[in-house]
Amino acid sequence: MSEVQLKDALDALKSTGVRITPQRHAILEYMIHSTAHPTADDIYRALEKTFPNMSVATVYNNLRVFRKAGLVKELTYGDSSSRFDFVTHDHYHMICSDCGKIVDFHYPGLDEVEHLASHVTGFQVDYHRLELYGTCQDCIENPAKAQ
Amino acid sequence: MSEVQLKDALDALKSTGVRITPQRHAILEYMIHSTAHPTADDIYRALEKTFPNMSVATVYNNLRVFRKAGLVKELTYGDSSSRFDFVTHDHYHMICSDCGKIVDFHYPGLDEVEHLASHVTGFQVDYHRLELYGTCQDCIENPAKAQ
DNA sequence: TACACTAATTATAACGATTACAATGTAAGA
DNA sequence: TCTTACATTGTAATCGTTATAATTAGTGTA
Repeated sequence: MSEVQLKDALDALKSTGVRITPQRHAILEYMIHSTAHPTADDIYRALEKTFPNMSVATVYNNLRVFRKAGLVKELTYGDSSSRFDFVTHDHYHMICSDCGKIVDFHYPGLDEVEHLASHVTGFQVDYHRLELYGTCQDCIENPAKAQ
Repeated sequence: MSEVQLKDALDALKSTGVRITPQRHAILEYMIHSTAHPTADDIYRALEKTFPNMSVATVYNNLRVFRKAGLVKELTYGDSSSRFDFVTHDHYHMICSDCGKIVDFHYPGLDEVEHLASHVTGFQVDYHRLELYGTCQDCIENPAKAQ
């Protein structure tokens, strides 16, 4: 099933005139198979075995290409590096304020919020981002190393 | 009315043992009166007339103090600097993808989402953050300088 | 009010994520 | 195969943010 996702993503890129390079293929594949929310550096380190000469700039460049194509979302937090998330179906993020763990969860229908906001602000709304912050069970049971 | 907010904020700080310095007073005052969502540098530049010797580190330090005290929220985006928002009552942000403008809007009751997420993930939920992205009317009418 | 204690501020250097740049390599259509 | 524009690479630069050490200044107490 992730094969289909990969093929769809590659087709989507091709149709907008983006060349398919081995690096792009590998980055996309990694993003799709990754259940975590990798940073650019995570991706770089995971792929440097297969692409010993790959530059970290390539990772950043292509993540930007994918983001512009709507294939990938960038999640930014205060201190550290951005995390990137392959866009599948709509889901939101539950984030642990202590250890930084991110868990996906699904919730239907925040379309209503988009409609209201569009009406009130006059914006044309494209998408939204919802994140919940709290403490995960591990950190509740073991409140040792808060950041 | 913003006088009351300022007094409340100062009292809240004092009660947690945080000293009230002129710089802190000024930063809080600026945050409360600002309708925009200033960056640390915005605040620094706005106050350097009154505090010619103030360091940018002071701004960052105090924004962190205020954030830990729950007086201020930090909004992070991809490229640029964080923006800071004095916490009043709950509101969300409508953000223009072209020009970066941020407009507040109100929407009630996303408590239900928090409950569901807590149940599904086992997290103890503290708060959430919702942001809508789109294009503002200015940029729709005048699609000149997209970033 | 003056003192002492401790926290806050300042100035600057360091850090780290991200991007710019120029040179080289390569995908893909003719 | 050839060509050309786009992609990659390696490195330097940028810029927001933080660490550090020395100095300054709140605030409770006498």
